[in-house]
Amino acid sequence: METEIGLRPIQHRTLRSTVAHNLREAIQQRRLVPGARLRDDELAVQLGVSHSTVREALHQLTHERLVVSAPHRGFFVAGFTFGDLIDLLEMRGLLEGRIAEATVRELTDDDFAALAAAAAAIGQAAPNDGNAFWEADLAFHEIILRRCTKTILVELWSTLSSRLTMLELLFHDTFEASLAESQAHHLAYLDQLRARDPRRARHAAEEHYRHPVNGLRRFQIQAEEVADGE
Amino acid sequence: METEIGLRPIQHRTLRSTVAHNLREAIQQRRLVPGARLRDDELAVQLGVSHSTVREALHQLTHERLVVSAPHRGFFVAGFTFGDLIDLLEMRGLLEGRIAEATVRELTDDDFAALAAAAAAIGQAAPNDGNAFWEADLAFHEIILRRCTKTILVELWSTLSSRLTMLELLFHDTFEASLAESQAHHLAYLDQLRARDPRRARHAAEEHYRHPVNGLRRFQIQAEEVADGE
DNA sequence: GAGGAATTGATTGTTGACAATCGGAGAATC
DNA sequence: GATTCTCCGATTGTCAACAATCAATTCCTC
Repeated sequence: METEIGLRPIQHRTLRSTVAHNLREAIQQRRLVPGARLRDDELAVQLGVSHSTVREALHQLTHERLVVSAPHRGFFVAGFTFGDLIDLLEMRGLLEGRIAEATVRELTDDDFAALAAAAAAIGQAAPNDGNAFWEADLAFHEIILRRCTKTILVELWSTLSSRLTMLELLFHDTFEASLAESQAHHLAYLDQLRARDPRRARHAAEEHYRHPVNGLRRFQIQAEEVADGE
Repeated sequence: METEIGLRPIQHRTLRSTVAHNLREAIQQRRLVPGARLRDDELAVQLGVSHSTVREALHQLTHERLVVSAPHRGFFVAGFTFGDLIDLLEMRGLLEGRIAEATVRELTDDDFAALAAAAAAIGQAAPNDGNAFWEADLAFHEIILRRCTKTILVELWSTLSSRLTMLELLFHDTFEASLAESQAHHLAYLDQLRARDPRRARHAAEEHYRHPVNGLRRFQIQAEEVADGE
């Protein structure tokens, strides 16, 4: 096998996907706020493409739930809630439990080394750098995913993750502080995986998600109390 | 409230969705077999629409995983496996467990009556009529879904269900016989829901899926033994 | 002023033509 | 015979113009 060079596949081969990428980025960076109107012809002239192309990109983003379309009234940036973030994270935990159960036995020694390295990287990433932090988190989990042969579950996990990443970055600053323990949780998870026991693996995966989910729930309650108090 | 008339919303307002619907149906009825090539211009003349429209429909079906596209080689009907069906069903069980947990308390007396009626309808539907059977099954579960305020989970459930329905119909004849107990399982599930206890509801929902999942697993093993024996 | 019908303007879908891109067949070379 | 190069046809993406549809405003009637 060739040595791994850090080359990534070229990302945007079509105009449509480039437009979609630009819009995604704008939403992530809050340059486009939830509820904002997205006029296709306006975007078309701004980006220098036809309105059909913009429209197809908007349709794609609608599939990804980043954009909602009100028929004959226009496209709008979707509204995101903290509750969605929690539900998504919780679901990914359930799903990953099943994946871990079906996959632990297939993990190689190399995989465990990679997992340890990834956990270290999570500790390294500063909690206030959202991109680096969540990228490291993704890298950890994807090592397990790579060994899973249940394509349906893997697909599902990826779908959830892309939406999750968006929400994590959007709300990042509200729970940044609670990320300090993240490395420890990943290490504990990894320790359990080492037993290569499906049941334990499943339980450990679910447990690994329980902490952040509960943490987010506390933030949510606080936020609601603040909102009610005003 | 108005009495329920069986009117369904008009389904295909756009040409694209009509084309997609036709193709879906053809796949479901095995008129288009897995691996079959889908030429856009050929379909375009057959259906009397432009190739762009066909192409958009194919893109949509690609999102739904019914079709795969090999860039610059064409579109093909996706390959479906029995294992996918099992994974999908199992995941929907996990998801529905969480939904039931979050929703039992909101179920009204009317809902319970509707659930009982839906369970009866499942008993009524002949196991050899796939469409009727699975439609009745969907109707039962959707009563619970309607009360769920966690939009993310509901969306996810619907996505899973549409793929699931396709696979169920595709493989229906292989496990038709095992559907006789279905009504009993639904009734047991319903009985547990009546307690309006979140934990019990979650457990009951997961249990409700365990039987068919295990049943399918047995079929899968048999099928593999047959395949190995040849 | 309230309620309803007609108008209006914008949104959306559809199309055929054109351009860019890629896979595979065959030629050329080693 | 195997490998690389070149070209061709098919696939694919993009676009601008046109047509259909619908929400919202205006106008009319009572």
